[in-house]
Amino acid sequence: MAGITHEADNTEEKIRQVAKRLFTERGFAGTKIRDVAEEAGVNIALLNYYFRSKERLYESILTENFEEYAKALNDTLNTQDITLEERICRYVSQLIDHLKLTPDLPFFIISEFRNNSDFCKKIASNKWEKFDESALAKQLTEEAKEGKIRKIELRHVEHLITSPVIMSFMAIPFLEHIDNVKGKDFLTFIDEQKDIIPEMIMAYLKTTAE
Amino acid sequence: MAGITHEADNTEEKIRQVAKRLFTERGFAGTKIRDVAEEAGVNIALLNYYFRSKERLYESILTENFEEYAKALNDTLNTQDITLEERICRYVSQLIDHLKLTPDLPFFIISEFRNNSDFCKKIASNKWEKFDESALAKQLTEEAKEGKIRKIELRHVEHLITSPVIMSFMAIPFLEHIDNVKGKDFLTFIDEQKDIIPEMIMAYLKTTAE
DNA sequence: ATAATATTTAAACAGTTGTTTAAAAAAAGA
DNA sequence: TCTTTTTTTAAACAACTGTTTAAATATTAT
Repeated sequence: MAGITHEADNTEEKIRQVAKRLFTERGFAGTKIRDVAEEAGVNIALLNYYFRSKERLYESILTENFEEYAKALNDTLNTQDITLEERICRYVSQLIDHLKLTPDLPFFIISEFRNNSDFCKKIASNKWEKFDESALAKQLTEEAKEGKIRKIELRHVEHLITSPVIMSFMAIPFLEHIDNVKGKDFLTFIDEQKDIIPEMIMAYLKTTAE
Repeated sequence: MAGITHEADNTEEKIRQVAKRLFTERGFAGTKIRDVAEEAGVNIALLNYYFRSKERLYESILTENFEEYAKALNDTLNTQDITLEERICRYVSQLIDHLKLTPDLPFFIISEFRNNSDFCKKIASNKWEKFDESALAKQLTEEAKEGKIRKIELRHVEHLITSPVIMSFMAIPFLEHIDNVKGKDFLTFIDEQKDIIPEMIMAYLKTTAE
């Protein structure tokens, strides 16, 4: 894995890169500043020199990760003027491709909200675009009003679309062992969801409720 | 939350109960044996007296949690002779009701598979009934062969059924803040999934693939 | 009752971890 | 060059954490 990220020219950036990787993988309690220092090839004192404390360093990484994650979820909601099915397709597809680049992010965010919820709430407050106000949500409401699709609470649609994707990434080590889905298999598995999830949602939305 | 679990008469059991709660909530690195001792109202030395080490105590909790979680997932797969839709309904419903009693379990299991995968693999090996061999899986295969439902890989069905449920429980602190789903709202939200998920799966399965 | 065993306690130990200090080395400015 | 500032280092500090010890207390068996 080492070598993928660009070599940072300055010490501060090198520390931040290593810290980000380790904090994201191992969480706050599981990450030791001596490990960060060693992997970055610098003296431990430099971590405090540049970032004042472990907690400050962590908070800056946490903020960065939150922004990335919010971006992954938000960026795809308001694309061009397209059909509902197409919009859902692109949402799923873009979310999957985004998370492929940062597969540890969903677990990190969920994990931190459990351990560190006050701080998370503070920095998360402005980051999340309301799903309710997205073009996708408006389209759902509109088409339900016209009788084209069934009525359903928006939070359920949001959850049904995102949770299989997010859960796939969070459960990678689990899938590898229990279902023997690993490496290239996982990529196949997750890419197949690009078709399945939108089809499933649309099949459900087109069904009239009893 | 205190007081829900029965007061243990003997010290060993009291330690185990507190340890289970804390380990499940905070993970291995986040749980301090002094916290366990204090909450159990015993001397720290007793933890080592009864369990030899923090790691041994942890492993016994981990095993217990794995068994509970496997039980939650397995128990509901092989019920009586019922229709496919009914079977999926009961599977979802029982899974949800089971996880309501142990809402921290999904996160714990996923978390431990990430941090501690070798040990998890060792103790998880015999615990999981293969979904492929369940009555639900056989019914899916059978009805697909008869052309009643579309053909789909079993692992996808398993994933689509379980992931929204499991994700709901893992994301509780997240949902509380971002979507303002909390307390009784969460119970409503999760119970609504008992109807939605089976309906959605069935709508999808009944659709013929393009 | 007495001895043997099991349980509990306070205290100390050794290793780890985040942090600080004071001096050295490097870089920048005059 | 010489001074000042910035960066880096080795070492020590203090708090924390898992573990052990040896003595005290309670329980059980004879």
